[in-house]
Amino acid sequence: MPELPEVETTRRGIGPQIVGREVVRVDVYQRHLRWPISPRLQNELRGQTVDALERRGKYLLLRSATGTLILHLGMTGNLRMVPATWRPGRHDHLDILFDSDRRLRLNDSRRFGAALWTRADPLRHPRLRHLGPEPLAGGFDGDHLVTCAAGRRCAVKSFIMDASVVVGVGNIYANEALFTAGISPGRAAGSISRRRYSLLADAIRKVLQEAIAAGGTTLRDFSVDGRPGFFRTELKVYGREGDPCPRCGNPVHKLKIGQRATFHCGHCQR
DNA sequence: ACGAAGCCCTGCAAGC
DNA sequence: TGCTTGCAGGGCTTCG
Repeated sequence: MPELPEVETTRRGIGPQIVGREVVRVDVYQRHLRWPISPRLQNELRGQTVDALERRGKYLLLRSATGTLILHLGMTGNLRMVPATWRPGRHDHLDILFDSDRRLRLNDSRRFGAALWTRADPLRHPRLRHLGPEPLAGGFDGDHLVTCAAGRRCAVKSFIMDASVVVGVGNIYANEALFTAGISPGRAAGSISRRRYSLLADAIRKVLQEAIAAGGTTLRDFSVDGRPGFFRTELKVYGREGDPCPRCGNPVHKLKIGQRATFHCGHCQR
């Protein structure tokens, strides 16, 4: 459940069900996620009211008066609201039981996700402190990308997936945005013009917004597993090796950049 | 500072 | 059918 649109969809689905609610108990079934879950979480969050559920990049911030629970879903994590009586199943690691008689349940088979408890300002937490701008807020545009890219020779695809440049652009949407902007994914980040970076910034926003809209309709109720497929039919190049490019008809090529699967049209993307 | 590679972990599909 | 291999939407850490 990884990329920004899925995280935002989760936030919108879960937020209204927990904000203003009191935490009755925190159950930890598996402490060993990417980092161990702090033993303080259970005592310090119990009895607290949830003040807000916010998102920063792909992190969710569950705020209370005593501290903030920073959640990351990694590659396979998902959050669901379940009835209080439901027993934990395979790969359920953390439950937060609310006075609404519902549980917020974290499931993550690969355990690449995280649940970090902090009493301090979560935006200054070591994991969040260096994050770049939100792509869907002000402060993200072609000028920002040009400035960050100056002198950098890494592939532009790796560059836009760097969370210190801009948050929330994962592998799928990096591929899609570069296709939309007509930029070849392997091109050196520092060699791209301001005009083309402006197109790329627009493409990133467009792709993410469309995905949020699609996720918002498909995943509105969280009763089932919440896994995609859902936006897949709308993907132009990701996962479409050999298929005709939707713009020119030439086959979509697959390669690896930075160890990640990369899809592009050699004719439309330069 | 930057960039590439390794690694964390499980599940699944493809290939033999 | 059963085994092995590679791959998966993230991102931290290490190394050169």
